[in-house]
Amino acid sequence: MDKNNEIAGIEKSMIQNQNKTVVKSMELLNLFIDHERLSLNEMVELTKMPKTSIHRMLGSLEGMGFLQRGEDGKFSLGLLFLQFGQLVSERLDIRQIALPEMSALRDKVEEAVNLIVRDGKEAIYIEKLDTPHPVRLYTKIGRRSPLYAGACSRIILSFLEEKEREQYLREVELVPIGRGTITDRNELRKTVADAREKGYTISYSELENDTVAVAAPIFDHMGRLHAGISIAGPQERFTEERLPALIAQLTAAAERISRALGWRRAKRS
Amino acid sequence: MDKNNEIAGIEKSMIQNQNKTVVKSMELLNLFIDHERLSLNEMVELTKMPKTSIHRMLGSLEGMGFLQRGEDGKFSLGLLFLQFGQLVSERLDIRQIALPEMSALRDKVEEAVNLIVRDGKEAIYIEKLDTPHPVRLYTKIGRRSPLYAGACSRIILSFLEEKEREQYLREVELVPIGRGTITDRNELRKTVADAREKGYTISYSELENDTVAVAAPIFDHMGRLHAGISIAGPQERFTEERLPALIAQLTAAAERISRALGWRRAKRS
DNA sequence: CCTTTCTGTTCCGAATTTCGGAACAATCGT
DNA sequence: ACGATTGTTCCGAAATTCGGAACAGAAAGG
Repeated sequence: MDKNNEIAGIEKSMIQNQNKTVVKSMELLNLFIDHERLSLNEMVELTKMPKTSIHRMLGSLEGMGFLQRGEDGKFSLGLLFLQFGQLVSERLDIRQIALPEMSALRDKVEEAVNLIVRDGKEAIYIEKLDTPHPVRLYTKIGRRSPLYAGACSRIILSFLEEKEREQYLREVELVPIGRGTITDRNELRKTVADAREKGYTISYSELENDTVAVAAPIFDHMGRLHAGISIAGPQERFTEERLPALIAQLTAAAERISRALGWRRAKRS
Repeated sequence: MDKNNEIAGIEKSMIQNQNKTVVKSMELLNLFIDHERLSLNEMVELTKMPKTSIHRMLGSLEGMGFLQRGEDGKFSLGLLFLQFGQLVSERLDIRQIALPEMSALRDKVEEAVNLIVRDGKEAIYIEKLDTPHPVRLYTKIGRRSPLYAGACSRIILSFLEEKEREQYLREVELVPIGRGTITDRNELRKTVADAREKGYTISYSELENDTVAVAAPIFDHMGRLHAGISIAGPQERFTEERLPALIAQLTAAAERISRALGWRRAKRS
């Protein structure tokens, strides 16, 4: 159902210090992003690690509550994640501040509205309001996408500090995800520059086919990028004539949220 | 704001095999239940572990995404928990099934409705619908309470398999949490027996003062206890005259959910 | 009913890791 | 400029993990 699986993987390189066991344990946990339930031997096959090691680690992970084992012996993610997930969610104050604006925006444009923050080289959805028509679906909060793909991600990339942005643009590997994913480094550069200038960006089928998204940046009181907000929906509803209005309302909402965070003036690069 | 902190702690005893490092790391993570942000030295003080060890573990935890460090050097829970929390939440099919019934019930009685499952010796809230009046508050999903306290918890305890139930009743240590928490083993036994007989249980100020809750069990297709559902609210609104109606509607909803899970008949103990 | 196969668990010596005190570096506050 | 506090690195001793192999238990198959 989802095309972006391995995306959540953690960069193995660049890290020195680390407790090897803990990292390997993480590898096990990550398996559960794509697999709901796994047996010991399934994990052995997937990871190629020795059975004994996995067996030992599973013991730990279960003891800590990260995993739990069903009566058939298979493992699944533990309820502990509910608790911590909730904690993290509560502590993201940006969400509380942005929610009213997002809600108003959703009602005005009748399209899905997303709130995104950066997490390393990825963007992560921290709130999502769906269009009211379909059943209110607890969609992919927590979903990740690389910074180069999708309007929401790109707006974050575009307003990163120059140094970081340049390094990313130089080093990133552009893997296609949707039909419209930008895979040419120069094109990406141009789009990013355009986004910085205009204060918004548009994506066509970059993450999901036939889906269009418009995104704008949110700044904090230091004038730094804090989050991104986007409107997304099916291509048919995002016509040429409608776009200008959508963009106006989106950027207005983004500015109001920024101001609520203590932001003052547009910062000239 | 909350009185039950350390409750989420994991039983250190009874576990042999375990990777010591991983478990210690868990101790660090658990600090973040009560503390939003912590510096290295604060953790040293709280845990009494040697600074070097903590430093090393923090490196690992950060690398894995469990923790992230702000620009001031302090650590906080990583956004990774959002992703896994969401995954767990999505995969709890009981929630999807129960939600419509819970929503209907909430609208009928206009009180908060909770859905609870068991996790070891604790109960954990997996869904919560608040009464519509106050702002819809993203309350304590993921919150835990011991099985002996509160209607929701007790209903789960009451319908556990006899052997397990007896062992729990024998061994549990009854620590008071709210003004009405049952701390007498015999009284608890009586209340539990009563709950089994009647199919519901009521609590007065057991977890939170001046709060009343009524709870009923939900069974799966094997006739085993699968979850608990409760109505909770301030004492003033739970009058003697109103209770019978509340109980009737609650148990009816619980039965409908049980049937949706494939449950057939009442099981005579 | 016995055999085969597949899964999960235990054992144990060799080897890698962690452990943690102490020294060092980097900030901060005064 | 100085002391105090916090974060980081070093290193030998000690404890843990590692993983092959053997074992146990259940399910599948004849």
